[in-house]
Amino acid sequence: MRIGELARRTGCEVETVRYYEKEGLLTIPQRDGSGYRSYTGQQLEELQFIRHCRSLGMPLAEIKALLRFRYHPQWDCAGVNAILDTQIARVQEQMRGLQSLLEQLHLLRMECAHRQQAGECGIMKNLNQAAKGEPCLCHPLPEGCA
Amino acid sequence: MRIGELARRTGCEVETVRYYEKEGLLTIPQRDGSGYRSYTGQQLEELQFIRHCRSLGMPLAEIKALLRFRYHPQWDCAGVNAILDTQIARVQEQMRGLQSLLEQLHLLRMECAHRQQAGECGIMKNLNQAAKGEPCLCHPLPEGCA
DNA sequence: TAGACACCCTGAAGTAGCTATAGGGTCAAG
DNA sequence: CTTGACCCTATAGCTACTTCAGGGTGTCTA
Repeated sequence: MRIGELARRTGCEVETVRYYEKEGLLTIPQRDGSGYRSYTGQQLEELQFIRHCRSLGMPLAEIKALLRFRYHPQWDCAGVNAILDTQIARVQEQMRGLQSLLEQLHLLRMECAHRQQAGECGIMKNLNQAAKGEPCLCHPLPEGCA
Repeated sequence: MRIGELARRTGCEVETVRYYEKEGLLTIPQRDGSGYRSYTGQQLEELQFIRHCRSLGMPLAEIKALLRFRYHPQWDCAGVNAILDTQIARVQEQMRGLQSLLEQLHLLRMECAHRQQAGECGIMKNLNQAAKGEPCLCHPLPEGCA
């Protein structure tokens, strides 16, 4: 099959397929008489593997590593587990960051209840206070307010 | 003060300060006899305002908009609220995404309890199954498994 | 007075993972 | 013979920085 059909069947863009090839994730396809890429069912699976891992938020470098385990089923799977653990830790850390961000944003948002001049707006007042290094909602202690 | 001191006092890199200037966030500083940038207390506050907003996860474009409200305190603050609401919605959406990612990753991780060959590893089996379009942990229904 | 060192300058390239654009070739249908 | 869908390569753009190359400035010490 050609690149367009491959893209349709995996739900990813043609450019993305070529990008994965350039990055060494997809095995290089054969070319037909017109120089068009020609893909096999193997390569379709390979691309679906990649897309699936991407949907789990994994970076391309780690997907590349997982692909190597796919090609070498006799390898010890400890490396696979390590990649998963890393990914879980990464996602957990991102969530912690977003959680505290969200709390700060909510607090800040509540400082302004109705339309008024920006100079009187509790949100702007808080942001301007923080800019002066004074205590603010997000960083109540002066020394914590970078 | 020169750029190094400004950077130290705000806890950001010299290159980042120059970058903000190039992007039009920081007002252009005076230059001294040697062509070095010379900053005022006003500009220190401006930079701290920017860094504070960045610590709330806001993109530079929205910080730019907030800075305009800072310079125009008589403007209606509805725009400020809108920026906050957008940011809150963005963070909430990211968290939802990460939450479902985390659940999928945990399920997948539990498929492999002990060291073995990659070919027998429950994680790799699941990923390979997904690659074939078969039901997997993350996308139990075949048609949902892109 | 010479050298060392910290600091400053500009401009360009690199990071992740694509997406988009320019400028062209191939092929089947009407 | 033209239209349209598809394919090709190479390059630039996106965010928010960081890094690097190559060079100038300013002060302190030997």
